[in-house]
Amino acid sequence: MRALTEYIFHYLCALKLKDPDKIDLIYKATLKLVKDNGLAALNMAAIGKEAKLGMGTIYVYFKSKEELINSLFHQLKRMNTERIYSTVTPDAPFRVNMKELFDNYIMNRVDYFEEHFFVEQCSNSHFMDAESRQLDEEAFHGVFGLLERGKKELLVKDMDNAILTAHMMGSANELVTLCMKQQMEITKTFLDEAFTLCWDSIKR
Amino acid sequence: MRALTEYIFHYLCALKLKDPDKIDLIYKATLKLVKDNGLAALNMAAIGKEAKLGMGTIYVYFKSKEELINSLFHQLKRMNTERIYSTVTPDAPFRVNMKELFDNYIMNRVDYFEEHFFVEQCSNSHFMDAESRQLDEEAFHGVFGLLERGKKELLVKDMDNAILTAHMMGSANELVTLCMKQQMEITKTFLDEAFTLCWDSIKR
Amino acid sequence: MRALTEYIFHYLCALKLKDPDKIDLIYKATLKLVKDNGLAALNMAAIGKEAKLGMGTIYVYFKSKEELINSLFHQLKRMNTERIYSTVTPDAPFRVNMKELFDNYIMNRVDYFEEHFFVEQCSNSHFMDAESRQLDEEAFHGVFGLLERGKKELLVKDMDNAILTAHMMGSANELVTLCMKQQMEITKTFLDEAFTLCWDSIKR
Amino acid sequence: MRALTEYIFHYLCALKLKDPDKIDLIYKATLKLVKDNGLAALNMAAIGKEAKLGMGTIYVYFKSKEELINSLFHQLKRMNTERIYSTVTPDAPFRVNMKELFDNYIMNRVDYFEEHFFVEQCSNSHFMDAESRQLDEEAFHGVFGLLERGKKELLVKDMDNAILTAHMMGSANELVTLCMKQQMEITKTFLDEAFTLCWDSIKR
DNA sequence: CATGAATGAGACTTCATTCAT
DNA sequence: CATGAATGAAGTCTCATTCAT
Repeated sequence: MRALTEYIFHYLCALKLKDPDKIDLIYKATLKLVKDNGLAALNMAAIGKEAKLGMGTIYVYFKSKEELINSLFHQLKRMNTERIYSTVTPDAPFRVNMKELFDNYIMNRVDYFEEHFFVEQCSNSHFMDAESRQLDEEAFHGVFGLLERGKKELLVKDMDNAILTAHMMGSANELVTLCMKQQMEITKTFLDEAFTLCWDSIKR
Repeated sequence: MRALTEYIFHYLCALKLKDPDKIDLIYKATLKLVKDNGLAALNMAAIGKEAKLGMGTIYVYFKSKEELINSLFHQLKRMNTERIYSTVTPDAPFRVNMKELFDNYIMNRVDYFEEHFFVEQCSNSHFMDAESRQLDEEAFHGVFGLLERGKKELLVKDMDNAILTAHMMGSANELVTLCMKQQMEITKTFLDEAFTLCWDSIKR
Repeated sequence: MRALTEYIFHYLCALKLKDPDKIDLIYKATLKLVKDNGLAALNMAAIGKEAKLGMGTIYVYFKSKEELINSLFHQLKRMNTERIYSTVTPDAPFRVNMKELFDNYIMNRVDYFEEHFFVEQCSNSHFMDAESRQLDEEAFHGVFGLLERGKKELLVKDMDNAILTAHMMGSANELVTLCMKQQMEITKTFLDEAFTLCWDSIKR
Repeated sequence: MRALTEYIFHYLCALKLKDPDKIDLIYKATLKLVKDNGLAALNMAAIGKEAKLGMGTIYVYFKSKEELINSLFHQLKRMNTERIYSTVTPDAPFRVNMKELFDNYIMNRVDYFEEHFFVEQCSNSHFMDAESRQLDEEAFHGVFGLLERGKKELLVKDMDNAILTAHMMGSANELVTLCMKQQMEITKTFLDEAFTLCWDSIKR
């Protein structure tokens, strides 16, 4: 029924709408290609081929290669932050929250490896526009509030939030890199050990 | 006439062999250009101009752009490892050695920012040849021995060295990135705080 | 379902045939765009947008971009000739006719600047088809008859009509260009002076 | 001997100079292609092929297609003005100078048809940069001085120089166009008749 | 050995035209 | 008939590499 209505609607309005799925196809193709060959080897013809679209079609949805890259970059940053904080239990004890966040952060980097690889390749690349360059690691800032609570509960060292956060995130990032290189699976033990290291460092 | 001119030429140029200084000029120019514009924007004409050499001269010393980049990459990796371990006091107590190493590592990333930036841009780029890709983080491995000693002295947690090292190096890297972004100067206090975090995490 | 929707569609659209107004909309849009950006920058998408029509609609009325341009070119040439000769007083004395024609010609180029600009941009362009290339300046030929009369009345030099006409029209064209460049208004004095020059040259 | 010296010089200085002849080759190729196919059909690959140069070579001498076109445009305007005034007899009587100038102007348009065709195709095209657009018809202005003298000698009507000049040049341009279309040869008679028309119009 | 002009493959982008709706 | 998303050929331009000098 839906289809019929749309059919009639299109005839009457002679409308042909941009297909939002195409954007996703283009994004997917871009991520795969960057994962396989790196950002510097990315080219529009390959994206078209990979997405099974004409090369020109990409330009219906994006003004330029640069815009496509920046647009995807923004989208990934946004979704990343959402995912990390989405499953944190409200009102749980501080250490429980911290552990949830830490596990989320790590699993997120593993499960969305392609996406993080793209983001890293883009950072500092000449493709980044002014806005993208300023896109602070929001995920970074989100943890500040939690740390403040930890300090109030006398659980966390009285150090600058930026330093505490950088320490933990740097640790988490490098640990994930290690796992990926060695094609290690992320076990509960690994997550617990990694968190122990972080907890022991920040705890008062 | 051809013979004559070649004769004159060879006479004048006699004994002037490949000039090792030129390689340095080329390396320096490359590092500066990548720092300023990113690896993807690097091109041979610009390197020649920056190094005040003809573009063709670069091909006397390097077979191709790829070889130049990989060659510089190797050299930086080698020198980096050397620098980090060079000033560590032999036979000092474990914690003293650890602190020295940690401080060296951080200061090294700050003082040789251009070099590290280049290395990061290269990693995962399509320029890296097979050998470069395998170039393990030697600096990474060097700390393993020290950690073993720490474990024997019952000072360090009984965890996998790779995990302990990744934790500390990831932390250090991210902390340096934080400083560079905020154009913060590296104070003694900062180094001490950063080390405290690491020490508390690995100590038994 | 296809059949159903087509049935509905045809019912609703019944009797709605090609709309001649649309052709005018397309012509208007084309003239404006060429005036603003030049013929070489003209594109079908822009015409559709300017005419507030879908790009595909243009292809209902014109087989191709080339046909559109040639069609408009022909139409403008035809209307131009009509306008110039439309208001010439029959049976007036020769010099009166000549003056009327001259004034008409000049005012026509000024009032229909957009149209003449388009014609000039098209002439010699690769868009012109064989027929358009041959479209002789009819306005040019129309004056031949009048000059013949002038010669019979012993008012006009005994020169080739083509030369006399080219002289006058070239003069008129360049004078209008001068006015447009300097955004000069066309005064009666200007028209009289311009005609004086032409008259003095052709008069016996 | 010259060649030998240059040979040695090149060896010693390792210099390879841009070849000024290449610019001429590129200009020539451009003029031919525009004459044959019009400005809008001009493309860089064709220029390279016509000039028997690699397409990239054009970009050694010109930053872009636009720069090439504007550069050639300027050069043609400059050379055109030079040619027109170069052969005018100093201190000849006014009418003699006028005739010389007129004949030069016409013959110049005929002999350098390709060049004038290019200039006309460029005028009002979207290729013209700000400077080119302002490039007033210098040839136009040059005649002003002569007309002033004519007025002082009471030979020329007391009209605005711009109007008098536009009248004559417009006439000359259109007459040449007429000849070219009809593949008429420019005879002395033709030049004399054409000048008679102009002289009669401007003379007091 | 040193140079940089010359080259053309390959990248990005535009746009006339088609076609499903 | 009306629409505009989709397409890919063709255009502009870049740049790693070569080679005559």
